[in-house]
Amino acid sequence: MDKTTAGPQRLRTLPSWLITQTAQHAHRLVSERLAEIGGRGHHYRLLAALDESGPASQATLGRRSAIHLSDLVAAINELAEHDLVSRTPDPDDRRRNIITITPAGRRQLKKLGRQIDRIQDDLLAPLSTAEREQLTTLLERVLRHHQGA
Amino acid sequence: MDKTTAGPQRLRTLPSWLITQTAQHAHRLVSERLAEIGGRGHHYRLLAALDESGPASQATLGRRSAIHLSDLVAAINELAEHDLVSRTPDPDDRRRNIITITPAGRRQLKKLGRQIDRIQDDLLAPLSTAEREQLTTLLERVLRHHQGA
DNA sequence: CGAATGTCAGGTCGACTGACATAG
DNA sequence: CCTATGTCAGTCAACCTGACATTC
Repeated sequence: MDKTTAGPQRLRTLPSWLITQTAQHAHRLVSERLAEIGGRGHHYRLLAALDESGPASQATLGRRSAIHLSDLVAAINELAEHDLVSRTPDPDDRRRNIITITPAGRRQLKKLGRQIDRIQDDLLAPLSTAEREQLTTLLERVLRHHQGA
Repeated sequence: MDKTTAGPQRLRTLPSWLITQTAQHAHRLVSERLAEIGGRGHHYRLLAALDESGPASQATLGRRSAIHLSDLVAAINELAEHDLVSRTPDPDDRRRNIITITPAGRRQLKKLGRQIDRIQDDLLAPLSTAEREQLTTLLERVLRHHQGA
């Protein structure tokens, strides 16, 4: 890992740089720590979406979890292999699969969720609670602006 | 592009999610808009580092711009092809290449810089100047914490 | 018919790993 | 001998495109 004084001055205060660099650390933390307990990046998103809004077709799920349909197929295959979700044909619309979270899936979701919470803490370690909320709020607004709204 | 109400509730306020999602928009903006004027993601970082701290070996440059050595090779090849940088052997250490920014490189850097500034504006559109500074400061602190130092 | 759904093959970008030859 | 440097081949995760068959 390259330490030193990473990043030229010019970049050191450049929002797009700060955001992408921080995201990289966030991403690394998430994948490493989820991998430790047998999870992958997409799994949490998928399981959380399922747990929250109930069974759904893959198309709907993709929209809800912001995962591409193409990648969804693979992710759901993985989850299904471990019986964390089930994939059953929709009797009312034979194009569709209905994806449902299983009890084991719910257990894994909780496990992942706890790990995710710990990660947030490491990620934002240098910030106070108030500052974390500030950061969150600012990012929420930026995100909302860019995702269609 | 998937709009709707992207992101399950559970993720909507999750810092790691917010950061990576926002980074994605930032990344998309940067690559799209730099591509318009014949630039690539790494080029700006490289040219900025060179302009700021002067000629350097590839190893040093990699540290300064936070780009992997393996990727550096390709990026410098691209820049050298367009005569934006020159690659000359170091007489004092024959393992090394000294990379120098050319006048054309400086011109391109300015052009990219202007585009980058515009991008920041689009990226942070919903935030006031004070809020942008807040966000920047918070991210700087998080970043510094994670990149060694 | 047009539109939606699931699937697959593939491409891109950025970060990264491992191997290697050459030079210090 | 050990380390640094530059190069190359190739992996990986996320995101994305395009094609296709099936069903609505």
